[in-house]
Amino acid sequence: MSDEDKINYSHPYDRDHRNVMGSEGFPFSFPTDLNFDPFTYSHHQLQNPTGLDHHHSQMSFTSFLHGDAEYNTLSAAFDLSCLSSEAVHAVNNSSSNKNLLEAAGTTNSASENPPATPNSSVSFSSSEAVIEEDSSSKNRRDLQRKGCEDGDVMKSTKLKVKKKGEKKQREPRVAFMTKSDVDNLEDGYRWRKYGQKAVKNSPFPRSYYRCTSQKCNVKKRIERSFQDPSTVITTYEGQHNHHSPATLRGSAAMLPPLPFPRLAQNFLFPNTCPQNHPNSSYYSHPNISPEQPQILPDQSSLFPNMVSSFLHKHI
DNA sequence: CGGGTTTGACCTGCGC
DNA sequence: GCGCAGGTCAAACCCG
Repeated sequence: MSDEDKINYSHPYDRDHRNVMGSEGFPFSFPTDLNFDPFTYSHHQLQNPTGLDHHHSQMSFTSFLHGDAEYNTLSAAFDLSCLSSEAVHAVNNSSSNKNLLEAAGTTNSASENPPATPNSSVSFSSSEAVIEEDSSSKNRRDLQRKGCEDGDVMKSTKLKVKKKGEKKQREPRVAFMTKSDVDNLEDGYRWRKYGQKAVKNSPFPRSYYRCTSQKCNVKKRIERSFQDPSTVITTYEGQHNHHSPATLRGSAAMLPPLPFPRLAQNFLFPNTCPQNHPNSSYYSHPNISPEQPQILPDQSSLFPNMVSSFLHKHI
C-alpha cells in the first residue's frame, strides 16, 4: 500500500454533515464500558444506549439508511457528528492513514502506525483524487483496445501522470459490517454489479457494484466475512450526487443525498469486530489483545476523523 | 429489447 | 523485474 492510498477514518455522513460538525475532535461516543463486547453486549443495550425503544431495531435497512426513523435521536444518543471534508483532507497527511487504507482494502499489513481503532470495524475513507488517474488509465486502455500501438503515446501518458506527481486518489470510503444473510442489502440506491473477485484467504468472493445513476461515481464492495459468514462487509466509496430513488416519494426525499448509509440504531458500534479476522486490519490490531479494552482512552485525539463500520444486526 | 449479471482478461500498485 | 492481489473492463449471457 502506498502513501497514495492514504485513508482516513471518517464518519459515513461527514459530507452530509459538514455544516454540522467541525473538525475539532472526535465526536463519537463509544460505550463507556471498556470491556464492551459487541458480541456479548445485549442487543437491547445496543439498541438503547439512551433508553430508546428497541422496537426500532426492526426498522428497515433502507429506512434507516435514509435517515428517517430515529437517526437524529440516535446521533444525539451517540453524540454523532460528522467531519468536514476539509478535515478529511487534512488527515490524509497523517502518518496513520496508510494502514487505514490498507484496512479498507482488507490487506494485511497493519503493523506500524496502527489504525486508531484497533479491533474496531471502522469506517475508512480516503480522499485521493482517483478521477484523474482513472481517466488517464482508461484512456490508455482505450487506446490499447482501439488498437493504438503507439508506445510513445502510452509512454507519454504514463509519464505525464507520474511527472505531475498526481497521486492516485480515491473517494472517501466507509466500510461497515452488517449481520445479514443477504449480501446486497437494500440501501435505496440502484447498483450495477461490475465485477467479482475471489478474496485471498476467504472462501467468499468480493462483489463490486457501481451506482447506476448517471454521473454518479459511487461504488460499493460487498464481501462476506470469512470468520463470521453471517457478517457482510460493505464498503462504500464516493458520494451520491443524487437522491436515492427509493426516497424520492418518501419523506426522506427532502434530505440531501447521502454518500453512505446512515447510522442505525441496530448497528453495533466499533469494537464489534471479531478478533483476528482473516481480513486483518479491518478489525484487528496486533498490539491489542482480545483481553484489552478495544477502546482507546482518548478518542477525541486519536480519532479526529474517524467513524466506524457498524455491525448491523438483522433480527 | 433493455438492463443487470457473470466471468475471464487485463491493468495497476505493492512487496520482495 | 517478477509475482501477487485488488480493482476494472467488457463481451457474453440471462431475465423480465
